[in-house]
Amino acid sequence: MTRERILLAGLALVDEAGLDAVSMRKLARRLGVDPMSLYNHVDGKDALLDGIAEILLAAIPTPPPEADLRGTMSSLAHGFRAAMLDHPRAAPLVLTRRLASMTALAPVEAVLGPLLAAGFPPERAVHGLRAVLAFLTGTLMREVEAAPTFGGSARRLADLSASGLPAVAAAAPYLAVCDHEAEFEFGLRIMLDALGEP
Amino acid sequence: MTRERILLAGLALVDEAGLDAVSMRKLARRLGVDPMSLYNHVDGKDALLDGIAEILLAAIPTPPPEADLRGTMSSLAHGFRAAMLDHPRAAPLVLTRRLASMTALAPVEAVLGPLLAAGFPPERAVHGLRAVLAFLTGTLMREVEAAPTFGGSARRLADLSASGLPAVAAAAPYLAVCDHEAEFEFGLRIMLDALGEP
DNA sequence: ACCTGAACACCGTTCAAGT
DNA sequence: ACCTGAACACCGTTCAAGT
Repeated sequence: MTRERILLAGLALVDEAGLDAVSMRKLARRLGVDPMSLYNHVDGKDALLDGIAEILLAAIPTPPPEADLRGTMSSLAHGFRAAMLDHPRAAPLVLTRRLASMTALAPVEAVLGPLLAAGFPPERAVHGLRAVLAFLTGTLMREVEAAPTFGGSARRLADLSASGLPAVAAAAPYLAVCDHEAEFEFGLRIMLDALGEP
Repeated sequence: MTRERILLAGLALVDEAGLDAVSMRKLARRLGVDPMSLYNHVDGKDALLDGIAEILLAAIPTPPPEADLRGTMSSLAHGFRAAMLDHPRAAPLVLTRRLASMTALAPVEAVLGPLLAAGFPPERAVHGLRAVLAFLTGTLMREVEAAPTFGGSARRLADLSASGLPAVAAAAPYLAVCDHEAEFEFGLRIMLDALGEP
């Protein structure tokens, strides 16, 4: 019984059964242990979920140091996306909770470092980081089925056409499908373009 | 006992006690009724939460018809934000669930209508809608304390300076505070600029 | 048609007892 | 130091019974 083993079993449980299905009791059952034993290594359910979120965050690779600024930013964004898509059912833990630990600060350092090194004033660097992060959070939440598509892939083409709303009906074929990858690249380009030069 | 009365009481409960505190039993207690009575008007807890989300969505005002395209888009975005900030603790219900009802489609119509009228091809209109929506979702989640700030307002300036991460420490004064309104306007301008002309 | 309450199968967590 | 299990105060929802 170690914290590590508990967190990994927790992640596996989320992957298999979804976030709603996670309970201390079920996790203990999976580990063949009394539910209360978990509390010796993890500070309650919330801390367990934070710990699982940190596993996802820690999987973001550091970009190659020889890349230029735009390449670095883009590779961090893609690494973030890949880490979330590796565990789509756990991703909302990262996208939805405020993590307090150092692990959560590492990606910030990875973004801010190159921006400052390139000559961005700290205030603008933080501003840019926040705008990009808002977009990433939003698209990934949608991609991972945790955010509204507002008439997105879940809905039937026929329903949209028959909605009685003229613009919705006219755009129905495009509302009914969503190429997440294309949406991601499209939005990321906008954000990185907007970042500009120092 | 009507569905309407139940949903409004549910929203009031969320406003006062937060999402985690909502339970069918507590809501029934607040209404002076047996928990099971609620099931005669609402299809279970999930439907209750969907219904509350729809109350927020319905509060977005229709933009004045004489506005130009950019004005219309901007006013819808601001209306969306205002509706969420009116009920910050309930906002994650809108930002985080996929609503299936017609109410959820009305805002889509409100955005798509002007875009198509201005001559945008449907595919590009949907593309633009999705990018803007991703950004809105992300910023509002953060604003409403449901999304990561990654070293944002929750964290102490001193912690950031002492983190041992050089870029984080250098930008600490800006990471420690977040002007949500300014971030919102900054990002919205980027997205609306990127939308371009038909 | 609507309300009721007992019952079922769950929760997270505290606490006292064990090794 | 770690594990255990009984206990407490909750959940959402089913179902049979009432009016």
